[in-house]
Amino acid sequence: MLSKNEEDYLKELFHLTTGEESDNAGTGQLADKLAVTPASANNMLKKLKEKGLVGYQKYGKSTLTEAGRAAALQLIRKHRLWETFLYETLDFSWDEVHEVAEQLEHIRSEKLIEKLDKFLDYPEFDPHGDPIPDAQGNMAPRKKLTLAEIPVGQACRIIGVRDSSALFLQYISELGLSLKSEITVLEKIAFDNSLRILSEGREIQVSEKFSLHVFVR
Amino acid sequence: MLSKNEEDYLKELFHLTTGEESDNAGTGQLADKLAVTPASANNMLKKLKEKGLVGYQKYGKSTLTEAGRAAALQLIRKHRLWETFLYETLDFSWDEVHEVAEQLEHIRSEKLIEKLDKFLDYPEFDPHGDPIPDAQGNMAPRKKLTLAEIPVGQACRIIGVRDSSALFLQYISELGLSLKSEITVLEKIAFDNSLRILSEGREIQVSEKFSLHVFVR
DNA sequence: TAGGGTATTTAGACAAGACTAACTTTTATG
DNA sequence: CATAAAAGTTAGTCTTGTCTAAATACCCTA
Ligand SMILES: [Mn+2]
Ligand SMILES: [Mn+2]
Ligand SMILES: [Mn+2]
Ligand SMILES: [Mn+2]
Repeated sequence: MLSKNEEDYLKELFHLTTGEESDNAGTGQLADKLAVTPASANNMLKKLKEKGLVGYQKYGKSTLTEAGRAAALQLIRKHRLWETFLYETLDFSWDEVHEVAEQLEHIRSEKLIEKLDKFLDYPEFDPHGDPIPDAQGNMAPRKKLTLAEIPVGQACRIIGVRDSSALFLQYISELGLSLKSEITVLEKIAFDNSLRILSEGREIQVSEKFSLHVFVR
Repeated sequence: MLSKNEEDYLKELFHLTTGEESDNAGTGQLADKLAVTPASANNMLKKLKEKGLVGYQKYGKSTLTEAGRAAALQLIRKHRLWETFLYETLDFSWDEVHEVAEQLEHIRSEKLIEKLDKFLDYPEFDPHGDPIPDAQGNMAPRKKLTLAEIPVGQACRIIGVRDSSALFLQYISELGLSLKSEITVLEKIAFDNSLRILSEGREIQVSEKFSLHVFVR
C-alpha cells in the first residue's frame, strides 16, 4: 500500500521520464517539481528503490520500474477522471480542477473509480485534453499538433494544452478560449511568429510561446 | 488548518457528546471509537485543547467547545453529502458508502462541497436517514420513532438506521430492506418482542434489537 | 476508610517525511 | 588537466501521530 506521498513522487517521476525530453530524472529536478528539498527527494528515492518501484543509483539519474510505471498510471487515471468529473459534472472551470484532483486522486477505492468512470461514460480525455489511461494502464498517445503549426487561413479546434499551470490556464480563459473553442488563424507575423487569430467573432493577438502551448486538431 | 486526524477526533467527539447518553466523553471511550490507544487519544486531546477546540482537564471528561463543535459539523456535512453522492449518483449500496466517505470528507475545497451540494439538489438526509448540516452548521433533528414502537397492523416506511456498522447494514440489505422500504407490522411476539413484518409481499421475522435500530415514519 | 480495580496520564520509542548544514561526487570551464 | 560550480548525499533535527510500559489518580466496595 503506497502512501499519498509515495504516489505523488511516482506520478511526478512518470511525467519527468515520459516526455520527449528525457527518460530519466535527476534528484534535484524531481525535488523542484514536488516543491521539496533535494535531501527529501533523495530520501524518498531510496525508499522507492527498496520497494522495487524506482531505478535509482547514487549520483545517477532515476527511472521508473515497470511496477512503478503501472502505479503511476493508476494515479494518473484517477487524477484525470476526477478532473473530468469536476469539469463536466460540477461545473468547475478549466484552471480549478487540477488542485482538487491532486487530493481526490489519493482516495483508496477500486469501486469508486470504476463507478466514476462509468458515470462519466468512459471518457478518453480530461479537460486539458490529456488522455485518460484505462483500468489496465493503457493510454492513448497525446495529440501533438500545436496552434503554431496551423497555416494561415486554416480553422482548428482546441483539444488540449501543453501545461496545466494556473497562470497559463487563467490567461487562456481570459482570452475567452477553452477546450473545444474553434480558432481561425488570420495572420502569422513573420517577425516574431506571433499570431492574429479569430474565435467566436473576436480577433485576438497571441505570442508564439502561447501558440506552442495549445494543442489543436 | 486541521489535519485529517484532528478532524476525525473532533467528529467522533461530536458523536459521543451529542447523543442522548451524555454530553461528555472519557479518554478511553474516545480511543475505543477511533481504534487507538488511550495514550494516543490523551495526546490528541491535549493538542486540541491548546487549539481551543476541546474542553479537557486531567482525569476529567472531555467536551467540544463551540469552535470544535462547528468544525465537527462541517466535517459531518461533508461526510453525509459524499455518502449521498455515492448512493444516489454512483449507485453504491447502503453499507458501502461510509468507508469511502470517511476518506472523501477530508478533501479540502470549499467550492467542491458547495458544488456537490448543489448538484445533489441540497439533500436534507443522507442514505442512512441522518440529517445533513447546512453550510452554517444547522442540522435538523434526527427522527426518533423506531420500528419497535409501531403498533401491530400499522404500515410505515424506513427513514434511517440507528447505527451504520457494516454488519448491521449488510444484514438489513440481506433481508431485502433499504431506505424507503414500506413495512407492515403483522405481529408482535409478546415473549421476546420480536416482530413478524411484511415488506413487498414477503414476510420477515426480526428481533427486538433489530427493530430498535430501524427508524421509521 | 482502606484497598483494589479501572481509567488516565506520562515517559520513551518508532515511523514517515520534511528541513538545514555540511560533505562528496560529478561536471563544466579555463 | 586542475579546479570551481553544480548536483547529490549524509547526518542530525523536527513534527505528527502512533505504540508499550510504567506510574498515578479516581472511585467503588468491603
Ligand atoms: Mn496528489
Ligand atoms: Mn489534466
Ligand atoms: Mn475520516
Ligand atoms: Mn451516514
